Amino acid sequence: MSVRQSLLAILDQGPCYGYQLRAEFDRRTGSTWPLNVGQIYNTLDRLERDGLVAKRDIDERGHVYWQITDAGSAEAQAWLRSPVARATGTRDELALKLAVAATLPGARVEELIGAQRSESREGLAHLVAEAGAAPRGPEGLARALVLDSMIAGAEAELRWLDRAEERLAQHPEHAMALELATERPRRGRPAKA
Amino acid sequence: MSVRQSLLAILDQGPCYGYQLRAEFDRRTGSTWPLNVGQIYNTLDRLERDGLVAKRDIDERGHVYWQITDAGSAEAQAWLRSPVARATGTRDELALKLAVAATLPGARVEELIGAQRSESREGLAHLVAEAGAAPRGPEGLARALVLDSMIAGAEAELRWLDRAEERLAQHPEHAMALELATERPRRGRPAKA
DNA sequence: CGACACATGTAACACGTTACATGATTTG
DNA sequence: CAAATCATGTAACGTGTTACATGTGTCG
Repeated sequence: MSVRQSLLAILDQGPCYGYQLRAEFDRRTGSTWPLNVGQIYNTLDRLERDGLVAKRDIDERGHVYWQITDAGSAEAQAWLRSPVARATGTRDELALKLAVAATLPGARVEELIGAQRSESREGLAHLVAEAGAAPRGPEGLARALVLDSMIAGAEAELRWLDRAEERLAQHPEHAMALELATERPRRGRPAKA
Repeated sequence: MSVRQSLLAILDQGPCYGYQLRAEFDRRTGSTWPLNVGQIYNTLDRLERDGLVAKRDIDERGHVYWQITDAGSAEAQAWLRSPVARATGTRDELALKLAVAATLPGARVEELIGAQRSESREGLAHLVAEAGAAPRGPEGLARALVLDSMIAGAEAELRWLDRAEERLAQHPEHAMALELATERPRRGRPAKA
């Protein structure tokens, strides 16, 4: 939902045309997550379908401008005011993978943790280096904010990996075999045969 | 891709039927992210389409067992061995929102940060409480791992919010107006008119 | 009996992502 | 002229998610 909402928030500042919207999105996110142009038009169509934006007449220059509707403006502001709830709901791929790996008899979790640690450390170093060479001005600020977020995330990841290693060490038997179909007379759909 | 890969990894332990797969997934992730049963069958069909699993004959009990193929096994093991690359590519909704909010003239970033801080603090407290009352055994370990991950994430989020607040304070003019269409003769598609 | 857990599946949709087609205009 | 940029759009696909239909077996 992030792309959709971001575009809506930008359109709440005033009418834009598609190509312009991409530039705005990039500027305001420090060009961190480049957006395929096609997705803009795609998303605009969906926003129009939902009555959140409306297509305006074509510019004398040929630009197709889009304007936010009242409903769209309300949604944009609601989005900007509301915090994101991330703890619940959103599946974390790394935690998921590690938990699955830890409970699988065959998987070598220690190695996975090691590999992940290397990866995360490398990523962190890269991010720190990039954050050092940040430009000034509002666009630099946007980029700095995003980089800070990623740095904080990477650091947390590394700390968590240490913690996970400790836990696994204290917990010798973490593997779970597949639960076999119970021997007791089963319940549920029986064989058609 | 997480659900798909997880199911594949579980199937790499031996044949399972759909309903069983959900139970396995839940056990191994500490029941943190409940999975709609329908999605299992859905995903199994897609895995079959991709040649990673194969449908076997129906059990004498009526269970529809699925078996992993060689290609599937290879993919499962590759997934379990490889670290996740998260820094790049994955868009972070909170960072995105905050960056957009910070660069929008109308948005009140300070309030958003405050609201987010409350939300994150509350979530963190909830997570810590839950982590305290963790059961024993392998399933408890899985849950603990996932909770630790969420806790680390929430802590990082709070730290980052503080950092963001500092940055914004040092950076008085963070708002960016919409970039108007340049006055210079435009390039690109002209008006049809 | 009725409620609930077991069990399988289908259909539709959401968002995100990419590849492609098309065309004008500027610039080297 | 050729290449790059600006600009709009279409078509297809991927995963995740939910709602619904269907049916059996157990348990109180």
